[in-house]
Amino acid sequence: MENTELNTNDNSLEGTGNFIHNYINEDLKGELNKVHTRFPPEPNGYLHIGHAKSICLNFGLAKLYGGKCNLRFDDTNPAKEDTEFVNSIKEDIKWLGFDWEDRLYFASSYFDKMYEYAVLLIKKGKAFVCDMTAEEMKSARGTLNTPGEESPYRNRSVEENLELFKRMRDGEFKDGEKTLRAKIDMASANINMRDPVIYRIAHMNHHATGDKWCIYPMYDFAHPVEDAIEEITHSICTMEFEDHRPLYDWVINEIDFSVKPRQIEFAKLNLSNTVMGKRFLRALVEEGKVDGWNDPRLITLSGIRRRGYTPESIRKFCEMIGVSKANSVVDTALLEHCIREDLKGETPVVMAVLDPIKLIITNYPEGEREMLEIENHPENEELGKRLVPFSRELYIERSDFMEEPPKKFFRLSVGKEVRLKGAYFVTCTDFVKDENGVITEVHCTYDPKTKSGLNFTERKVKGTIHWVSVPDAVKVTAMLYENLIIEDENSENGYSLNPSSLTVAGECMCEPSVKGAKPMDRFQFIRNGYFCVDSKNSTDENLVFNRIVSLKSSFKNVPKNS
RNA sequence: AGGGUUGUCGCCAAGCGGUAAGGCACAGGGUUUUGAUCCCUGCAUUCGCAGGUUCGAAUCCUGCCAACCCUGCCA
Repeated sequence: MENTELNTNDNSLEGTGNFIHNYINEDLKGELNKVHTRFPPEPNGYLHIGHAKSICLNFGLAKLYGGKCNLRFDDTNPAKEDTEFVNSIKEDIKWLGFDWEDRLYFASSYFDKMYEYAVLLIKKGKAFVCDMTAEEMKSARGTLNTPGEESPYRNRSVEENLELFKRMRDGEFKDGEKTLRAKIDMASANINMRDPVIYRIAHMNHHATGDKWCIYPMYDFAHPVEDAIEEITHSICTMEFEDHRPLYDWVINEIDFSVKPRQIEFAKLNLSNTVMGKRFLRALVEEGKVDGWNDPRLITLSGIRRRGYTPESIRKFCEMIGVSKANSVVDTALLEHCIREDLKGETPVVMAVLDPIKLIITNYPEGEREMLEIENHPENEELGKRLVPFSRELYIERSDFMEEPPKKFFRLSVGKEVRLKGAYFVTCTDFVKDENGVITEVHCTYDPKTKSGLNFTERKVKGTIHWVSVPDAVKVTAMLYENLIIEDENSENGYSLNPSSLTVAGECMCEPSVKGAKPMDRFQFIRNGYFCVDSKNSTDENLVFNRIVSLKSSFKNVPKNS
C-alpha cells in the first residue's frame, strides 16, 4: 500500500482540467516546447497537507506534460532556516511518492550568481544602495492610498553604489545599516514596486553557506533568478504572490534572461475544522497541547502519516479538490472519504472492543473454548481466514446493549436476539448493574443451531455485533481522534481547540490475532473504523493504535465515539 | 490615488455564445453475518445582483454588491 508509483491514467490534456492547464496549453501553442516546474519550500518548518497540494500540482503538471519538476529549497533567510527541515521535507515528499531525481537545488547555491546579477542591476542604474533605516523606509513608503517618497540616496552614482554594495558584502556595515533597492517607482499603486529592498545585511550563520555571506537576497529578487537559472517554464505559487508578479517580471526582464518563466498563482488549500498556519501549529507543539509535530491530529504530513493515512489517499485527495483561484474551504469529509476508499479493499478486518462490558452466555459450558474460522475481509478472499477463540465470557461494546432501547435499535436489550459475528445468535436474558447504576454484565443464552456457516434460516436477526473472548483478549490502547478545531463564534478567530480532540480508549480489548502487529500496520476494527499501529508509542507488550478514520454510519442514535 | 483577485448546489469544481459535468455531503430504496461495503434513486429551470447585446448568455458589455490579498530589511 505504500507503493510510490503514481497513477498514470490521471488527467488527460484534453477533458476536464484546471485553469493552469489552459494557460500551459496556450503557451505550448507558441514558442514554448517544454514544461518545467519546481516545488520551492523554505526549510523553516514541517510540510502540511497544503504543501501536498502544491507538490501534487507541480510534480503532476511535469508528469502530465512530459516535463520535469525540481525540488528547490528557497533558503534565502538564514534567520529561519535549518537543515533539520531540509531533511524532513525531503522525507515527506518521498513518502508522498514524488521523485526529483537528480534535481535537488538550493537557492543558496546561487548566491554568487545573484550577487553578480545585483551588480548588473546597479550598473544599469536599476538598483541603488540605501541608507534609510527600516522605520524611515516604512514612513516613506506611502500608504495604500498615497504614493511614497523617493529615497534621498536614490540618485547615487553607479560607481558609488558599486563601491557601497561591495562593502556591504565585505561586512563593513551592521545589520540594517544599508540595503540594496531596486529603482522602480515610488508612486506605483502596487506597493511591491515602490523601490523594494532586494538585498539586506544579516551577519548570521546560514545552514548551507555558513559564514560566507553577510548579505542575503530578498524573495522578490531571488525567486525569479532561481527560476530563470533552472529554466523553469511555469513558476506556480499561491495567490498572495499575485501582487508580486510585476516585480517578478521586472527582475526577469531587467536581467534579460533568455528564458522567461511565467508565474501562475492558485488558491491555497483550507480544510474545515483544522488549521495549517505555522504559527498556530508551532504554538500547539510548544505549549505541549499536542504530541509533537507529528501528533496524529495535525495535518502536517508527518502527523497524517503517523495517523495512518496513505500517500495514495493524499494524492487522490489533491486530485479531487481541484485547482482554482477562488478562496475555498474543503470539507474534511472529503479527506476521510479518500482514506476509506483507499483502505477498504485490502485492509484486514478484526474484532476489537473499544469500550468493553462483559457478556456471559449462561448456557455455554464453563471452561469450553472453540476456535471459529472467520474471513479476514468480507469481499477480498485473498486475505484469507483466521481462527478466533470463542468462550463463555466475552467482551462486547458497551454501546451494543441498552437497558431501554429506542425504536430502531438493532442491538442487544433484554429479550432481543443478535448475531455474534462469526459465531452464534444470542438472546439477552438479563443484565447486572453495580452500586452506581453502571451496567457491568449482560447475560444471554445462545442457540447452538445458529452457528456461523450452518446456514440457519429459521429466524432472522437485525443486528450483528462484534465480540472478544475474555480469557483470550489482548488489551491495547486505542487513540480516538476528533476534529482538532471546532467552530466557536465566541473566540476571536472563530474557532477554538477541541477539548475532546483526543479520547484514549485504554481498555480496548482485541482478538489475539493482533498480537505481533508492527508500527504502521493497519486494520479495520470491525464497526469501529480503520486503525494503524502508532509508530512512536507502540511496543510489542503495549500496542497503541491510532484511529485513522471511523466507518461511515447511518445509525443516528449513538454518537460516533462510543 | 489605491492596486490585485474571486463570486456556478451545503462543500469542492467543470464550463470559455448553443440551452448547467463530476466528486463529497445529504435523503430515500435494495443486497448484506460490519447500521460498513456494494447497487439503484433523488439532489441548481439556474450560475453574486441589476440592466444591455444576441435567434440564443453562466459564458460578451455596463453598472452595482460581497469576500480575500497587499503598506517585512519574511517567504
